[in-house]
Order: sequence, then C-alpha cells, then structure tokens
Amino acid sequence: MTNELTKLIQASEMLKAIAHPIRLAIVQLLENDKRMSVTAIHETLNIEQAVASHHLSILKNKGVLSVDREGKHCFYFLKHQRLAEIVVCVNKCQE
Amino acid sequence: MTNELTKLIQASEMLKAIAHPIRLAIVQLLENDKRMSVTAIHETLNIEQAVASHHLSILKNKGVLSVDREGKHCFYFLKHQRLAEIVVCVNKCQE
DNA sequence: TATAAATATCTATATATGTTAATACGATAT
DNA sequence: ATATCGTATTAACATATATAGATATTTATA
Repeated sequence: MTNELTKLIQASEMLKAIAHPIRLAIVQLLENDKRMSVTAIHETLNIEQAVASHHLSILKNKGVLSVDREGKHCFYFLKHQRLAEIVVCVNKCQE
Repeated sequence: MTNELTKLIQASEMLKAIAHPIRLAIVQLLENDKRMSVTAIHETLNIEQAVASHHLSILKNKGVLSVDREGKHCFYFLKHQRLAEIVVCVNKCQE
C-alpha cells in the first residue's frame, strides 16, 4: 500500500467520523477550545447519555476529540481546533 | 423536524460524500477550478471506469460536483471551490 | 445504420454503520 | 460497604454503503 493511499484512507476516516448529524453538532459545540462533559453534551443536544457516549468514543477513536478525566467527569475537547473550520466550511457550501 | 437539524443532516450528507478515499482523491484532483473527464479521472487515479463513474455520480448527487457534457465527454468540477479547503484542512490535522 | 468510444446503471454479495435498550464499570460520598 | 452518579460497553437488529462484474445508454463518426 502506497503512502499516499494510506494518507487518503486516514483522512477519509477522520471525515467519516465527523460526517454524522450528532457528531457534527458535537464538533460545533466544542469550537473555540471549549471542554464539555458527557452529561453537559447529552443534555445540551437533547440526546440519550448512551448515545452521546457512543458518538464521543467514535470521535475520540478517530482522532477528532481528546478526553481528560476529572473525578467522575470526562471532559471532551477538539484535538485540532482546525477541525471546527471544516464545519464552518461545509455550512457555507450549502446552497 | 427543526431547521437546525435539517442543516446538520445536509451538511453531514455532503461530508459523508467526501469521506471516502477515492472521492477524496477526486476532490483533490479538481482543486483550483480544474475540470476533468471521467476517462481522465479514472486513468489518473488508476481505477476502473465504472468505479470512477459511480463515485462521481455520488459526488454529483450530494452537491459536491457539477458536470458539463461536451460531445462524448463529461467534465466534472467542484461546485464550491471552498470544498477543496476541507481536504487541505483534514490533511493538516493528521498527526 | 453500424460501430466505437465515453459514460452510466444494475445486480449481487460482502461489509460497515446506526439505533435502541439494557447493563456494567468506576469514582465519590454517605 | 453500599448507593448513586457519570460514563462506557454490549447485544441484537435494521439499514446503508462498498465492491466487482456485467451490461446498458448516449454520442460521434465512418
């Protein structure tokens, strides 16, 4: 497998992680260096706790988010602030 | 269904369209206002014609690409140049 | 009109992803 | 220690997507 192909696959994996309504909403929520707990996210977005946790773990595994645990709480945040730009960009492209 | 949710779904559909190695490669190929025929694309990327055509139609249907037919040839191009920025952005985010 | 070139579509199979609900785990406080 | 809160995992099922090969459609030209 060529290097170029590997890069394409990795990039598409990351995009695929973001390409979901709930996960897109999560990324938007975490713009500007915000950090939020699972509870805060599931309450803000009005989704089940298990659903939030599930999508957060997908975003974490695909390198979109990172976590810090503080006691009972897990605070998620964007690994690369730049990723929020993707959301802005794709929003501008909707006619 | 709320307006916000509809926007999220549309945005994620567009991202999902791009989130595939071959389709990402196609978008990269069409940066800077380039226009390419199906044949040129499948030869450049070393993929079957049917595969190229298939992915091009996905990108067209999801609003990523447009087509102009000129005689026998169909020339595809980015509907929003801005979309190429997404590729640049996601590439920069790979550690 | 017959043929070739360019592109699109279809079918079938495999694989991946999403959804929901239930349950388990880990940390804290009582 | 046990009850509770916050979070993660699992299982079961439905749906969507990818892949490959064969074939159809459209257009141009001999």
